Amino acid sequence: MDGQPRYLWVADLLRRPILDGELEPGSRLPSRSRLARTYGVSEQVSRHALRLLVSEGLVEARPGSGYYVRTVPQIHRFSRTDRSSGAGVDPLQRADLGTRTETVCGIVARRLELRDGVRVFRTSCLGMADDMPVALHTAWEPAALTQGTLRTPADAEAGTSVLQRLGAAGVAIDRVVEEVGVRPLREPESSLLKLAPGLPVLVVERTHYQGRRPVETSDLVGSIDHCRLLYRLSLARSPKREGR
Amino acid sequence: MDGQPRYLWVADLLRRPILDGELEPGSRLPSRSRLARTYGVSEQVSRHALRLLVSEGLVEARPGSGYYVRTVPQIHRFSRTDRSSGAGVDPLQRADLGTRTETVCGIVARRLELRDGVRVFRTSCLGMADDMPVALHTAWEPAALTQGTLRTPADAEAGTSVLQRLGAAGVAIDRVVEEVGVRPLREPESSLLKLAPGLPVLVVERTHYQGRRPVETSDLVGSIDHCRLLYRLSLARSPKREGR
DNA sequence: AAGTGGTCTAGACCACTAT
DNA sequence: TAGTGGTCTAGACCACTTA
Repeated sequence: MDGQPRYLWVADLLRRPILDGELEPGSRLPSRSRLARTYGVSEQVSRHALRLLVSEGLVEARPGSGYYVRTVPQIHRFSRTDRSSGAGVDPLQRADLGTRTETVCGIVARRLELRDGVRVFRTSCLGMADDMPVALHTAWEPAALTQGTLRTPADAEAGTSVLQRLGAAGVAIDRVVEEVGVRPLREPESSLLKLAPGLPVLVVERTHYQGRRPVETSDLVGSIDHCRLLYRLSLARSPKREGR
Repeated sequence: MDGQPRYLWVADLLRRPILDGELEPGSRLPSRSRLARTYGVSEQVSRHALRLLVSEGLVEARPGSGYYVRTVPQIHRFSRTDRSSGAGVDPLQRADLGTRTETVCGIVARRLELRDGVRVFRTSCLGMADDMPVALHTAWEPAALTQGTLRTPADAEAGTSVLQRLGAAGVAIDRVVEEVGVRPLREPESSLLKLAPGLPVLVVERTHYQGRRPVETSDLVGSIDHCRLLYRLSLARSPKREGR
């Protein structure tokens, strides 16, 4: 119990039975004052230990009630390799946030290989599960592609995939590139997802290409507790050739 | 400055100039006692604010010296769709951790569709950049596949891919499934990666199949600050059929 | 009404860095 | 040697949940 900070020692003592399943999900942990008395530390130390467990996702704090072992959250798997149906939040219920026309800014402009200031459609939707937001999908495409047709994101029937929609407008998408990473949640997203800004979230930056030309790009932002990405890759023919 | 906790208020005041680039990466922030005096809060409040920024990855604490705006970390992109070369940490320098024989446990057994207790080879390696560990790759395969041949993970020349190696042993891999997620770093991994246990890390669980039979499965664990995953998907033929 | 988590104050010591 | 971050103590008030 020495050399190591006391709050880590207390956290370890609590973490063990949680990971081993001795403390069932949903059960209450000792309160921070109780812990302090039990282990002979100050209340700040027990508080520090409990907040550490919260930040690790093992424990949930319910103000006024106590600390509880977290129930294993419902995991949603997003299959990234079937392009059969709807928008980017596929297995979930979709809550459309509409389409706006805007002039494209730095990063998105680069992904679409457009000059700054070109007009694009921005379309967003939330993926919902049990009436709770789980993932946010935001897509950008050059307005010039479909403007004036009935194939704009705003005109298309709900549930139409980009491939179908742009295909009908004469744009044959044949290549998709996805980049997956984790970053802190930013502000417009955090209020939509009802998560704290700064919380790490899983991000998929996807770009659709017709040959070398990018024709649509999107961000999928999802809670790391609830979201998994699934890729089914076929190696049917020869081993893939070198890319980069 | 009201309604909101003061530490969030202080954190916001610091976050703004960092994100806007007014505070250059590497520059020092005011110390916690200086901040406390400046904004008329207690030292615990300024400390809370600074630790929040640290947890968001914007700021780095150097004990005895101060808080510094973090230098943008080197990002490493792992291309998950070329299977051309070596082990699972491809663009990086590989540090082999060897191959062990072990009896398979719960989760890995399920992924390989084996009964508990079947013998498997476990092979690990670290991906290094600038002599710092960035990602950890651990692979499991049934020992029965290659035992007695010169195609075991231990016998193969370094830099041989699973596809090549098992292919030479008569196991033709034709399908790969990857599941991407984020979870807290656990103990054996954290000391190898020299990261704190509990820190969120990007995880790719990959399974190689010959037809319906899983023949190899692996975990790629990487720091969320340094790792991105790249998927290049070709839609050359008809839209992919429905899976799952 | 009692207990709880979230926040806050005003101090303190240690190991470390910078000078 | 002074300053810094990490840790720690011993209190406190508030809004909330629980009974």
